[in-house]
Amino acid sequence: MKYSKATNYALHTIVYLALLPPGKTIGVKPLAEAQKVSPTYLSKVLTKLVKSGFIESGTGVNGGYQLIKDAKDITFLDIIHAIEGTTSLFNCGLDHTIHDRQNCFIEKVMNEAEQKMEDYLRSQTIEHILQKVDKNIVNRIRSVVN
Amino acid sequence: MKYSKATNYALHTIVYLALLPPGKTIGVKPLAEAQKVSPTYLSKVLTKLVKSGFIESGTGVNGGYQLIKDAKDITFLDIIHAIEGTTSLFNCGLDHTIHDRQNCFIEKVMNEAEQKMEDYLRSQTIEHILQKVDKNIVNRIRSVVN
DNA sequence: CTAATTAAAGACTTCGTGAATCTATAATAT
DNA sequence: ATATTATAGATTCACGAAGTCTTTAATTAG
Ligand code: SF4
Ligand code: SF4
Repeated sequence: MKYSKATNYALHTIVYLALLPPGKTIGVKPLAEAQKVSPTYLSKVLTKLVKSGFIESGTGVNGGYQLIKDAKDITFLDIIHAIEGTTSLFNCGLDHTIHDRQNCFIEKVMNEAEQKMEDYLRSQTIEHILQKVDKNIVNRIRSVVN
Repeated sequence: MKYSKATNYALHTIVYLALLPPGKTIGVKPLAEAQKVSPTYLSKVLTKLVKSGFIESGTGVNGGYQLIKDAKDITFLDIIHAIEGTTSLFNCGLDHTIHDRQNCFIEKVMNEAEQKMEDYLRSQTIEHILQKVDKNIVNRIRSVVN
């Protein structure tokens, strides 16, 4: 029971992109280097973010990635869902001819718990985060990005 | 990103045991049958619950399992932790010589979110659940158990 | 037009872990 | 002594995460 590494890469990359000067793009190579992951693999992750509409990609010279959604409109939950999918953490794979699933008590608790987590992840946007981040970390990231 | 089936088995078994007449034990076979899982595998799961102090096991004739903690003192989180462990869902496996982990913004959000889920799971006890459960489901379970 | 650049896509490999089985071994009651 | 029951160990199987390699497609610079 763990978040995948892909989610980690996605979150970090979004932060990197959010710190780019508006309009500027960045290729997968520096992003991969900064996170110590192979470019081809990171590219697969980023493609999911493209398909989900958070970032845009361009081919050829001066191609690369850039944010196309405002940082204040991107929540942690958005990114996680884009990578991990949206199926719930708990599901009794059991045969439901046995009894009525409607008033299932276990499932209800487990799903409600997951909702609590999702509510919080939905409340935290990337912008919200950028405001908190230490200035010297920002500079360090910017130095990677430029 | 899913809870393991073992967690499912553990939760259901605890409910079964909670509906047993006090002092009475039940073997792994009927429990496994009710959940359509192999006895040997379920036994491995239950051993974890024994080691965690929720249930007790006895060998030989009239052996089997029984609850030794009051249902009101067993939370969902307890059971989940006993099976899944207690490591957090998110951890950047990254090299932390790069920057200060103390003011890490991503980790902070992810862990806080997990806390929200755990808070709820900690608030829900087995007893709390037994009160809500439909009477005919109780009877059905009792028929399995007896 | 051509060559260089860059992302996307597909096939494939590797690795770890969940899930499960089988086979002992130990403990206990009758 | 024998039947019963849980525990432990070794082992197998399947699946998905993680990553590599190669090809294709799109775009820009010259
Ligand atoms: S009680 Fe809930 S989780 Fe269990 S089998 Fe029924 S529907 Fe599924
Ligand atoms: S920003 Fe946080 S999650 Fe990312 S590498 Fe630093 S400590 Fe780890």
